Parts: sequence; structure tokens; C-alpha cells
Amino acid sequence: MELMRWVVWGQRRIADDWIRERGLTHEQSAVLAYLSKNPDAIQRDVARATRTSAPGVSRLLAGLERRGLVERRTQEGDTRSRRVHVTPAGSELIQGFEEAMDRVEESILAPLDAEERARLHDLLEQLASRIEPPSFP
Amino acid sequence: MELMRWVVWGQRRIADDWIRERGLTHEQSAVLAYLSKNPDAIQRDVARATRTSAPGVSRLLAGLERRGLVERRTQEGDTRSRRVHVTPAGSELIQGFEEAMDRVEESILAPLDAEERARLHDLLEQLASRIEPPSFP
DNA sequence: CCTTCATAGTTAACATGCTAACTGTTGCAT
DNA sequence: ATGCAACAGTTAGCATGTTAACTATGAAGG
Repeated sequence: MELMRWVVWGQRRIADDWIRERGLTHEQSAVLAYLSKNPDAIQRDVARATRTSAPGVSRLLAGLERRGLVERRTQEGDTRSRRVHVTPAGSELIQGFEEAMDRVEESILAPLDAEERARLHDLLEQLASRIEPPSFP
Repeated sequence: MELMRWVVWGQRRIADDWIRERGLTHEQSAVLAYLSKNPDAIQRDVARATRTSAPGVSRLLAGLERRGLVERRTQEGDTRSRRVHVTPAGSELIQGFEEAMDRVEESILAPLDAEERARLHDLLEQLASRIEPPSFP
């Protein structure tokens, strides 16, 4: 497990290159990317997707909104929830994120050939399948 | 990689049971355990071992010292560094940490037999061996 | 209609990770 | 000896993860 933490830590370090260049953090870029792929998400969806808490999402989005990267609008039907939209500026900033992260992953997995990667994926799948998803109270 | 993050996250969740019962955090318990095994460590050593920054260690140890779990003493020869000692209270509190973490790891790895665990370890080793350790400026 | 519960979001408080800037020492080279 | 680089810690500031407590709205029951 220590090895796994080490690899995850290393991946984070490498991904920093792309992320910090844009004045973002890992969490901000992950949320922006998620919102780009899920345009009509409400904040609760973001919390679920990122496995974080509602207050964390609220604060993070407040920061992104201050920088004009997202907009939050309370919708007609249910004024409890707020739909989050990525602004053009935010969309432009997060452009290429997926591809950059794919390159990071590729650089991490470089020592393994296709067969080994499949084997690793299979083993991790067995472990991950027994991890319970976060229970949202 | 997302699978790996998922598994690491799940391990953290499970370890919470043991750690929170003692009023500690993951970081505090990890540092206490490290100091128990390395009684003459200076703060820089802790930073290296935990792959965190010097300011983070300084602040964390200040908190542990406030609670009487560790003591920091500037030593004779070199007054720049401070040797950190775990107090009896801290030692008592962290008692059984390694075994508890072993049980957590076992619960995570439960789906795999010995051969599969060895294979997973081998694959992760190949990835981890290419991760550069943090460069301490 | 009104009470009650569930949902969505926020604010506050604490611990952490990070960088930048700072203080104090040590050691080496000139 | 002196001056400068390297080293160990600290403080400050920002962003994040977490829990607890709060507001506000919607839904369901009597």
C-alpha cells in the first residue's frame, strides 16, 4: 500500500506541471473538467464525483466563481439546488486537461507493457470493487 | 490510476476507525509512529519520511507538543536542529498503530491470494522505482 | 393546513499541504 | 578572520478536507 501511495503521490507531482501553469490547483482543475463534461450538474453531484464534502465544493466553487471561471444559478423548479456552468474563460482554461492527464498517466505507466497494464488494472479492480463508496448523509 | 486513487482513499477511510478513536489525524499518527521507530530523528528527517514540507512538520509537531505527546530539544552540538522525542503519553497513544494498519491493509488486500499480491507488488515496484523522490532544496 | 423530515447549500473552526520570506547556525573558502 | 553559501526551523498566507451547526426549500404525512 505504501507503494501505491508513492505512485499516486508521484502522479500528482507530475500533473502539477500542467496544472500550476494555469494558476489552478488539482482540485480546481478536476472540478472544472468534471463540469465541462457534465454541464447541468448541481453542487451535490460535484461532491459525489470528487468524493469530497459539500462544504468543500461550496468553497471551491465560490473561488472559481470569483475568478469568473464558473457561474452558479439557482434554478426555477427547486431553489435549493444551484446548477453550475463553466464560463467561456473557464472552458478555455481547462482545454486540454484530459489529454494532459492521459500523458501524465502514460509517463507513469511507461515501464509496463500492455499485458502488464491489463494485469495491474485487473488486480486493482478486484481491490476497488470492495471499497464502499462514500455514504452521503 | 483512478482505481489506485480509489483504493488509497478507501484505505484511508478504513484506517480512520482506529485513528479517530484516539483523537488523532492520519498525519499525526504517521509521524508519531515514525518517531517511535526513529527516536533520534530531527524534524528534517520527518519531512523526508512523510514527503511533506518543513513548515508542515513544524506546525504538526507544535500541535503534538502542545498536547504533550512529543518533546523537542535543541541539542548541544548543532543548535539549528531539534531532536524530537515521543513522550510516554504519546508512546502509549500510538501503541498498536502498526498492527492496526497491518489489519487495514489486510482487509484491503483480502480479495487477492499470495501469488496475486506478489504480482501486484512487483508491478507497483516497477512504477514506483521511476518516481523521483522529493528534492529537498 | 400544518408538522415533520429530507435535501441543498452555506458558514465556522480545525488540521493539513504548499510556497515564500524570514531568523539563526554551521561550515567552507578566500 | 571574514564573508558567503548551505542548512534547520519558523511564520504567514492561501487552498483544501472534515465535522458541526445553521438556513432555506421541498415533500409527505396527519
